[in-house]
Amino acid sequence: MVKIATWNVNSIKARLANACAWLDTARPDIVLLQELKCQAADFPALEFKALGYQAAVVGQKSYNGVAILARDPITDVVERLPGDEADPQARYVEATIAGLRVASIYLPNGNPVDSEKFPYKLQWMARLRQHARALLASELPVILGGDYNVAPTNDDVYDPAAWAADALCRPESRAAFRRLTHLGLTDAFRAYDERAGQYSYWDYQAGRWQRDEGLRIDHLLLSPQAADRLSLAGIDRTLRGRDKASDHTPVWCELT
DNA sequence: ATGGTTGCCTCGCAA
Repeated sequence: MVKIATWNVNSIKARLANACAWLDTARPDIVLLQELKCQAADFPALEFKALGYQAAVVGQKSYNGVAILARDPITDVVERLPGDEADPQARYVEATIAGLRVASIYLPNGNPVDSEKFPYKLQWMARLRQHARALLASELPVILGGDYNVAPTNDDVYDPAAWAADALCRPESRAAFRRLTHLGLTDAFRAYDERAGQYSYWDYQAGRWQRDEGLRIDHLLLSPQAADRLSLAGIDRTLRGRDKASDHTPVWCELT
């Protein structure tokens, strides 16, 4: 049994105490982290090592940053998404752990949609799709997890009308997400829970958490060889209710 | 209500 979780921490340094407490109780084998907001040299690797985790880190000052934590050895690390060597943003890390090919993804937010940020998001999604094709061709069990910054359907949004024009919900973003999943990737959470209103992110502002007004934008996408082994999945809402919480909460799955 | 909050390490930007 392998438990894999993805969590946008919104600064790993600000979230270190919460993260360590969570690792101690949830005990995931593999953790995909996003929005570290620090350089790799400042990542608290020693604290995680003390809890039994190795780390592969792609950092960036102030913004972005992704990592993979794992109890088993991490090998064959890839530190950028193929398709644009000039892209300086730290949004992708991929590695092999216990025979699984795993990626931690921080997909661009894309707002405001009338800026260059929205076409960057869509281009990034096209690059991800092309790379996913290559990963699927390997026929390894592959897990592409992270903050996709896409709410796939209106069931994943507390107020679809209010969010219709947002980059997280725009038809172009949803179409690009479908083009990715239609390659043959399984949304691990949706394999176990078809209910509307199951969120992974709640804005800090306007009491969104207290009103349970959120979006489901953090996903674990599984290749067929990984999906064959899927035995459970869920969203751990408890982290969002803690003091000093991230605005995201962990999404997890278990493979046999 | 064009509001509100958090984190960066600056007096604005990103989410």
